[in-house]
Amino acid sequence: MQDLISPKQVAQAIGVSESSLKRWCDRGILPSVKTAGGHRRIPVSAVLAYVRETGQTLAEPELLGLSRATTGVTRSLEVKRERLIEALLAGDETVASQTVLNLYLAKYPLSTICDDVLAPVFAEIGERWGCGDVAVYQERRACEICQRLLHEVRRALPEPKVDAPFAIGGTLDGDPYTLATAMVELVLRDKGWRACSLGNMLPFQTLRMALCESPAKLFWLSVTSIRDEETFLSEFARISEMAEQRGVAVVVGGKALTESIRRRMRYSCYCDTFGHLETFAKSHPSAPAAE
Amino acid sequence: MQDLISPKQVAQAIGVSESSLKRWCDRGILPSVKTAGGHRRIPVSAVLAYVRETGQTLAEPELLGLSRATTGVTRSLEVKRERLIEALLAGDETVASQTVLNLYLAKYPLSTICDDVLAPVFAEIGERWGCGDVAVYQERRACEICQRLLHEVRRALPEPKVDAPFAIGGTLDGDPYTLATAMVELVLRDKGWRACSLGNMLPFQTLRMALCESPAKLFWLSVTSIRDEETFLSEFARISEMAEQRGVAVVVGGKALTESIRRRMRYSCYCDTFGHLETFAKSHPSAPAAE
DNA sequence: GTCGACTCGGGTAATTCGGGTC
DNA sequence: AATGTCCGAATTACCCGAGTCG
Repeated sequence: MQDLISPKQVAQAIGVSESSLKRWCDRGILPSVKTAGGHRRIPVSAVLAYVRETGQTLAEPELLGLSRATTGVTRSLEVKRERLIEALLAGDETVASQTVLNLYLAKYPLSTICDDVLAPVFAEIGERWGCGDVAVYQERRACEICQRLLHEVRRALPEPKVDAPFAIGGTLDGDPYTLATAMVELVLRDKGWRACSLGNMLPFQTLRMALCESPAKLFWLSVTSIRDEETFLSEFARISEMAEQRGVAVVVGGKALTESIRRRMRYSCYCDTFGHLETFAKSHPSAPAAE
Repeated sequence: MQDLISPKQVAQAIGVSESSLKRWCDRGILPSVKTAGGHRRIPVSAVLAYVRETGQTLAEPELLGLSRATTGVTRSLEVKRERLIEALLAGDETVASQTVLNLYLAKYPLSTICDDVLAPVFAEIGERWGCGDVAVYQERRACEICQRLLHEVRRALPEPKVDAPFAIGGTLDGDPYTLATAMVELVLRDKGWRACSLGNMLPFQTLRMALCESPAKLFWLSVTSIRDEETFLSEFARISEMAEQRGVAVVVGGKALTESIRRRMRYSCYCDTFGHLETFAKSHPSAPAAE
């Protein structure tokens, strides 16, 4: 958020001359601020965004506080997944977050990172936990680390524009999974929305209030478990109707929403995957102009 | 302490060297006053004006309210608390994390920030929630923001040394409060421990496993609610004994631990406040050498 | 009054500036 | 059209002994 670095560091990290950097800054390709004496300072997030856009390879990622790019030339996500699982189970936050940040820099869309890396990784951890190969504390710690890791990625995203549309959402009461909604927030932010997660364990009633009091144009709900189907459906119908009146898009997702339940729900979009969410976030009428 | 801050704090906050600051002050680019002994003191408002000048996106008009003269530390913290409450309830992450980061840069010990700012702030939010003045979603969102904010502070701390002693801990099953244990982690890290939170909703059984499998020298447990007192006490006795055998210090805290319950528990330290925790973290035999 | 941390001033080395040229 | 290199001037970062702050 606040880490500004000098042109030389950036130049070395990307592996170009300082002159090029100066020109890029002056042409606005790289956002930069100036010190009182006229020296340029560049936000790390801007550098990361540039690297990602142009597919540059970082010559010396250490300078940005990142790890050296994947030592092996392993392009396969399978390897990444395995490395991530090991790191998460061992509680190694550094390796975990570098693995994911590198994927981000390698221009994988965030939706792919969520769908094809994080989700399968946690599915696998859950499975091993079921078999007794993984202790509860390992699973819980993995979630903690992942939460922080998502925050790191969030920091790497550019700040949403001031005129970006708002999006709010969260997870229902009785649903302790915080990761899904954090990922939704991330994907939406990546697409230019001012997404703000309201957290988990939210009763329907307060979601209605939030919807009333916020200027949001998009409302998401992640549902991984449903206590009482009928209550859920009637409550959801209320909030859905309210959103419709206010012109707010309703996006739902989560494995508890089986086809039979979905058939009885009204919403703007059901997202099986974060890929769907991303597509919807781009195509929605309120969506910010593509960058 | 008024809202005049020292050169070092400013330098850290805006990412330049102290020498540059001195020059800018001397050239009048940054207004500053001098103490009787010739030391420079810079008004916060001047710093904010500077960041706005140089085009950084962080300055918020909401912050302008701080030009009000205030005297005395308690008074000053009172202002911060109020600003933080407003920001958290409004969902304004930028202002919230600026407020707390400023306190950290102003050299308030983390224990003070936790005890005298964050804890009262959430107590107040909880109280207003009880009165119906604050919606559930506001409270939940405030927790989300605070979680991220704590992560921001954590990033600002130096990495623990490789030979730093480990510390693990967390919150029990049925206890959804994640903030307390995140703050414990932070305070311990600040004192040089390699603290790693295992998260919340942890059954005793997995805590025992974690204790076995980890080289930790300190184990913390935050208890804000107890479902069944007898079960809790017997389970705690087991883990406490196990820790003792392994030479692991046991630190407990949380409002559920009333005096009558504490009387039936064995532990190395009960911490009423994060201040106590900090003192213990420094004095413990395994504690890292003071930096 | 003692003490550790901070700051002062000023000097020096390293960066960065803008611009011109290859 | 874009990049890399070279230049003198300006800015910034680091260092140190003496003095100040809390």
